[in-house]
Amino acid sequence: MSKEESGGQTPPVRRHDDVLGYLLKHAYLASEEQTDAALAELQVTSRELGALRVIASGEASSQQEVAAVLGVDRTSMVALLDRLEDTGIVARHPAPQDRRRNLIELTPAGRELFDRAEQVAVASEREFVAALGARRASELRQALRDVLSTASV
Amino acid sequence: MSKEESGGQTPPVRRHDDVLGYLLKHAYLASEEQTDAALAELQVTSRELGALRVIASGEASSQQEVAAVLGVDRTSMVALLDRLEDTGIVARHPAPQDRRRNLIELTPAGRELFDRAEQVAVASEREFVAALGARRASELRQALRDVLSTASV
DNA sequence: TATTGTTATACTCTATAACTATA
DNA sequence: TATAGTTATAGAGTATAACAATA
Repeated sequence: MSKEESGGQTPPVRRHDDVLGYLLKHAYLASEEQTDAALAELQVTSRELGALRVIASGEASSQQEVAAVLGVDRTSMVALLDRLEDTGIVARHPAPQDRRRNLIELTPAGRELFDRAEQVAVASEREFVAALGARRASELRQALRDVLSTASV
Repeated sequence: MSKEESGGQTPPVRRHDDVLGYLLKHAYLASEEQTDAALAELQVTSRELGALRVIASGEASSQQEVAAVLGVDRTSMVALLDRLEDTGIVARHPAPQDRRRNLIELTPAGRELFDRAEQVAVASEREFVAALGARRASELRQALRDVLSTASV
């Protein structure tokens, strides 16, 4: 006996904005759009800032490590770093112990740009979650971290 | 006087996974990947299911309304609905009062597919947020809704 | 004139495969 | 043989512009 035949108790169809995937996708898109708009005056994208952050924090030193930390393919890193190198924001140096690897460093100008861009990004994020207040914003971040640490196993 | 000259108190660089944009992007990607894997046996994608849901819920009736509710361009809707129509999941009919508009309906087979796919998607979501427990999962959803309702103004 | 759906086209992000230089 | 970076290429997903049918 189908659900429809068992007394007309078909559950109502979920609305699109009750779906977690929808909420995550559009929160991501809105967040990136807002941050990119704020970063535009510095002529850097949130994608580029993500790579700069991984380099500045010491989480990665070679191209491939940057790509791995950010979860993208190493081939996607080439064009991104090409532009950052052409504009004098990063420098590539062959690693002394293994000349296949490119060590990526922020130039002094790149470090200045990063510091300013990161301030802009932090302010943009804070504005993005302003409706939540500090505690719920922190809980949101932690929930996403928890979900990711189990999903990415 | 720059921050570096004021006593060496440069704030530590944020780690990449403390950045809300990173967390949202990768939570979105992981969620979609998991749902798409679960839906593969039904030969429907989470993107298609999103359109079917908007049609099934009555939130939209024409192609352009479906696109607007989902926040994509109307031109992106054409190929997606082409496939769903070719496989007998939806039907397009010109609206009697305005023959420019295409009313989109689920076929009986489409409605069956939608009901099964939605069950699969709900189960996939539940698994995705299993680490949070019911209350934090609900709070996550609400936080994303709150953030989106202020961001999309 | 304006709007719906459509097509053609292009751009971004991503990934796969093959190449090079090094190990 | 294997690995880091690179190049060429292709596939999604998205958007803009122009067109046909209809209002």
